[in-house]
Amino acid sequence: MDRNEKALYEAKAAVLKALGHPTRLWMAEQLAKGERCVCEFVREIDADFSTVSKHLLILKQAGIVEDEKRGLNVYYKLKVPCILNSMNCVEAVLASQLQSQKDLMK
Amino acid sequence: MDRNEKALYEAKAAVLKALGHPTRLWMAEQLAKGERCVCEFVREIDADFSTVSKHLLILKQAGIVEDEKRGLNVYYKLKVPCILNSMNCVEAVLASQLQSQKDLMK
DNA sequence: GTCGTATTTGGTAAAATAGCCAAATAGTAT
DNA sequence: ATACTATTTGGCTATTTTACCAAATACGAC
Repeated sequence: MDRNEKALYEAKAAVLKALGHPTRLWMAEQLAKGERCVCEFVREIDADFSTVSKHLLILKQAGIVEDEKRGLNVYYKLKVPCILNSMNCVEAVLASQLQSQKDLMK
Repeated sequence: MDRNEKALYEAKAAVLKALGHPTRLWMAEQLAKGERCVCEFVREIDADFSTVSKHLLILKQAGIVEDEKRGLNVYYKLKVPCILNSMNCVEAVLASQLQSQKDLMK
């Protein structure tokens, strides 16, 4: 792993890491349905306004979402929607975990 | 977000989180080419044997890899290979980041 | 059995993360 | 201007993560 390769994997891992939190992942998937402002998320999530805002900042810094201020509200939307394609396989991992558990029961 | 949905997102985020570390992501991608034992990874990564072993444990607990002991060695391989399909989009995010930086330069 | 190699486990310290609160900022309305 | 709402920022603490070292374990060779 040379210097360039290391930097590449750090960058790629940072994207996955940003999605590696339940609240952030949920918000990203919600944004697949369309943009939302911070206050809408706050209403649906049992967390402080500042916590939600910081999670969105992390997604933004990872390049996954972008924001736009309109009036009093800041609207977030997916910048690279294909991110959620990956979820099919993540669910396949979960299914595989379930299968392994079943096998243990036998 | 009800109780079940919350559990689902925690499970999905855990998978992404496991891949959200440069060393682990690199190892997972290497395994796409075929199985490897821990000592092979140790030779290629500048990290302690125990560090590498623990990273592999995290991938295993996430359901991404599985291990098999043969003689003195423990061989790891991808359990759900599609995981790496997701990487195309992660790279698209990186490309989008680059584009945004270029736009700033203008 | 002992020896040597591969791997995991336990402990520990430093760094990163998460979430809350309070304060600051930005924008709208009156 | 003041008042009100939406959002971000700074500060703080508790928790988690990371990576190293040393010790324990597992296995094959002799």
